[in-house]
Amino acid sequence: MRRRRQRQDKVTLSDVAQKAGVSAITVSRALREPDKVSPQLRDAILKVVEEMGYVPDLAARALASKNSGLVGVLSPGLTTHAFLALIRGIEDRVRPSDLRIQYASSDSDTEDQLRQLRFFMSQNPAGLIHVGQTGDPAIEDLLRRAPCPVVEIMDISRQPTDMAIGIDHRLAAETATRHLIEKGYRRIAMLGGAWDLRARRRLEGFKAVLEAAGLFDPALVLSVDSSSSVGLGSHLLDRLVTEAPDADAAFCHNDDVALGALFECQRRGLAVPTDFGICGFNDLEYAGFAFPSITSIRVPRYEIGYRAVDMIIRASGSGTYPAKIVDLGYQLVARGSTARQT
Amino acid sequence: MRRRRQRQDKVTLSDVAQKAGVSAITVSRALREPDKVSPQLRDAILKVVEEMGYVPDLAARALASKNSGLVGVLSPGLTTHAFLALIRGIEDRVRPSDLRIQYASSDSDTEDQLRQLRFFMSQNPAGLIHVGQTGDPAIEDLLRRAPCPVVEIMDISRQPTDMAIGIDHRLAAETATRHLIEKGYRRIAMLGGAWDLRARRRLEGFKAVLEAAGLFDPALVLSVDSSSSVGLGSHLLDRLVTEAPDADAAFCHNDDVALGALFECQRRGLAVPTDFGICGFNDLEYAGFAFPSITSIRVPRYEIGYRAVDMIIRASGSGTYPAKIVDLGYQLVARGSTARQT
DNA sequence: CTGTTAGCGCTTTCAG
DNA sequence: CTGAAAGCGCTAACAG
Repeated sequence: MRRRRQRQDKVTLSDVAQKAGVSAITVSRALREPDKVSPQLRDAILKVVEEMGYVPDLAARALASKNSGLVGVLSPGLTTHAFLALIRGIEDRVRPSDLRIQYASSDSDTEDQLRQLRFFMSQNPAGLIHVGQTGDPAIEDLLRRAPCPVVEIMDISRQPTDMAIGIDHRLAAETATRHLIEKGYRRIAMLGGAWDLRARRRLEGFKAVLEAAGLFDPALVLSVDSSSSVGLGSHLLDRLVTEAPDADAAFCHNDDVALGALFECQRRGLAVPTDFGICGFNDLEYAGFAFPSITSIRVPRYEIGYRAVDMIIRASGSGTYPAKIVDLGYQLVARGSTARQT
Repeated sequence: MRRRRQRQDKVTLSDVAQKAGVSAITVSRALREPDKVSPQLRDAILKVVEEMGYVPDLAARALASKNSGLVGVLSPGLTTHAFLALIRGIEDRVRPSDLRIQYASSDSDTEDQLRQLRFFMSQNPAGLIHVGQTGDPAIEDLLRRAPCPVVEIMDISRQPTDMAIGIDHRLAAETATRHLIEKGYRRIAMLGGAWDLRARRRLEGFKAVLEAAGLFDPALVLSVDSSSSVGLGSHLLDRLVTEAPDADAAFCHNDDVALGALFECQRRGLAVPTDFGICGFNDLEYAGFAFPSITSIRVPRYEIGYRAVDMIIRASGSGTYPAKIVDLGYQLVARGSTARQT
């Protein structure tokens, strides 16, 4: 049983100043702009700071300086493997700056995204990174009103509020689909989860390529409105085999779905890639280790995160927010799951 | 190119008050404690708030009220599948409260954790949730000093600063190991990543059970100091087969490692579970869908998150922070990967 | 139920 | 290089 630290415990800037025999503002400077304080005074002050265990109050700082230094990252389903690299990129770029990151994981639900966005707005953010573009007008409107640069990441097929960085999901899907055709698959399905913006773009690309080849069949597009997972992949492959026994390949919403599909094939004795080809999306770490290894589309996630923060930093300098779209490109990684002899 | 919203754009409480013909505090109350304002006035005020697009300034609020309402969640590697359910639990409990959550993903590195902790401290947090117990004294010290309740989650084998909720990882490992023995495996390996606290506890349990059975062999404990992943599982199984060809089962650091081991077995034609048994940890979604499905230890992650927040809320009411350890228990989920006929 | 008065802890001027 | 004064936007505490 530990007692609550009382309010008077809190060490403030003036406490430190008093003990160090200087004014508060000098302590403040010693902490934030060491160059502007004489070395000896600075050292003395920092020593007192250490001794007293002074911790700056960010709320007070934000209020006085009108600068929270906070960058909000809003994403539905923050916690998927796909975000690991993204977050690493973000943090690596933030570390040497004086910004700080706050993540919010919203539901893909519009109402929840609005809630989280308003919450960020309440904190005078220095920037906003938005992942889950839905095209919802209320969200767009709120983003446009944001008094800070906004970077929409992952997909760049949409005109962004300010800036966007990522890849063109439609083109990526076209590449994947073309690959499956080249490998000799003809009855190609698309297995997916909820149709968010990126998924819709991919469907467009998928459809366009198959139609051009005279191979598109809407009955081969299967999805359910739930989040993508291994279980979903398993389930959808099951449905596919029942509804369209002649299907011979699947372009999956992501690698989890692809993995589920792969397992289900194994369970049914469907040989991958001979009887059935599988292509995932994202190129997560495990894709290369699966057996057979899974063909996927590699997305430069680390770089997207890193550069998104970079764009915010640059935009903060100027007084305006440049309209800008950065295409980082994707890469097809052909592996065992589509390595059929042609 | 969008112009920066100017400072004077910002609508403040008094702007709203003025337009509504009341005082600032009344607007403040209408927003936070609607009951204390007459219905008609309240409606009028809320209408003006809406019209003017007023957004409260959380920094000012936190400063004035000495209450940030912020709960910090610090975890190394926030972004693993294992955290999905945890975060859902946290958010579900937070939603109806007036708290807000801020996640920080630290490296498992002590220095980085300290950095992030100090950062939380700078914000007068209402509570702290800590995942990556390392037993590091500097971190413990900082947590002890925190002027708010602290809940350490996932493992409960350690005396916490205030409170802890989770499972006993040592016991869980004992159960898993016993299961492998019961299934007739005798040369049981342990495959792991970095030896964080939880992993060490599991090793203890693993070792204790095998020693009691006269089966422990240190040569079968393989790990590398890198984060656990499918690739690692694959790699470690490869090493295991080389160094100890007679090994016949593995208790893995988590399901990712188990999956990697499973793939590697398939690649080598090692039949699972007949030739080799595999047990994972966490019981992630995909464990049940793999082929063969993967035996694992189910950890009540959603509930841990939900109740951790709950503990903070309750502790905030009282003036003291109860020393408390909550054991939520785990469950062995026996599946195909260890289903050897005995 | 509503308003007045004082700050919260820090930083921004503007002077020395 | 250092300091004094003022105030960021909001809410506690007390009045009415």
